Amino acid sequence: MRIGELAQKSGFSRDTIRFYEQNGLITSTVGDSETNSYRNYKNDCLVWLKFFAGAREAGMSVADLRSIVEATAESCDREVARAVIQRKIEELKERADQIGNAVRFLENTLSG
Amino acid sequence: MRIGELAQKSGFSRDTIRFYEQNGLITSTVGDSETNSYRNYKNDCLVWLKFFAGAREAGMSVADLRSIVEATAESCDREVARAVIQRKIEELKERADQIGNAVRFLENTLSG
DNA sequence: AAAAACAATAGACCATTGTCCATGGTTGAG
DNA sequence: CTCAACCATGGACAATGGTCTATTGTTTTT
Repeated sequence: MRIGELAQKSGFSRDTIRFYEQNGLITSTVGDSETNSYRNYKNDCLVWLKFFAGAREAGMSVADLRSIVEATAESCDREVARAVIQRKIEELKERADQIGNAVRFLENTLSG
Repeated sequence: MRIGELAQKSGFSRDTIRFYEQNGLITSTVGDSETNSYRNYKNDCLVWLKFFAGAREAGMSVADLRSIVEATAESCDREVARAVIQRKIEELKERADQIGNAVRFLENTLSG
């Protein structure tokens, strides 16, 4: 699909999609048209983008996402990949703990 | 206490403390010395800073923190304050949900 | 054919969240 | 007294995550 369709389906702007692509979060290929240089995005990209939307809200950085994308690439050693992903999961859980603390603190200001 | 002590006790750098102060997260008073203009921070500041440390890790912005600080001020209407804090709690819970989703996604890439 | 919508690329621009530096004055230890 | 450590203020600088604009070319619609 082309960038416009991907934008519409993912909810990200074209600019943001290009920004993510520049940062290695997704990849596209140049179509085989002789007349234009429009890029082609696979459904894969859409899947990733949907994950990115939630992941960004969860507080993950673009660099985090990149390392995840790279880890899940075929070329990446399975052991290394597992370690990277595990690390990210732990970071997320730590953040969840901090959220729990913050919520308790705020609830206290309400009742206290 | 002076900024150095506050920095040491809170774990934030002097610069960050000044930055937070400029952004209305904490306040200090000018001491009553005739010879210097050193600022004085109350224990209150330390309590806030300790909360900020976790809250920032939880993904709250400085603007978020500011609205919380303002809401808990004496001068703020209790009803308004409650609404602000409730809102922040909900945002945190949403973020926690997103974290849950991201964790599940990542765990899937490990097992799947 | 002409206009509207879409695309690629590159670079400028913006807010956020700090950090670092320069300057100049103060305090405390030795 | 002097030197190190501290403080205040202000401004520069940097990374992150986008967004906007300009330019140029393509496709689609009318």
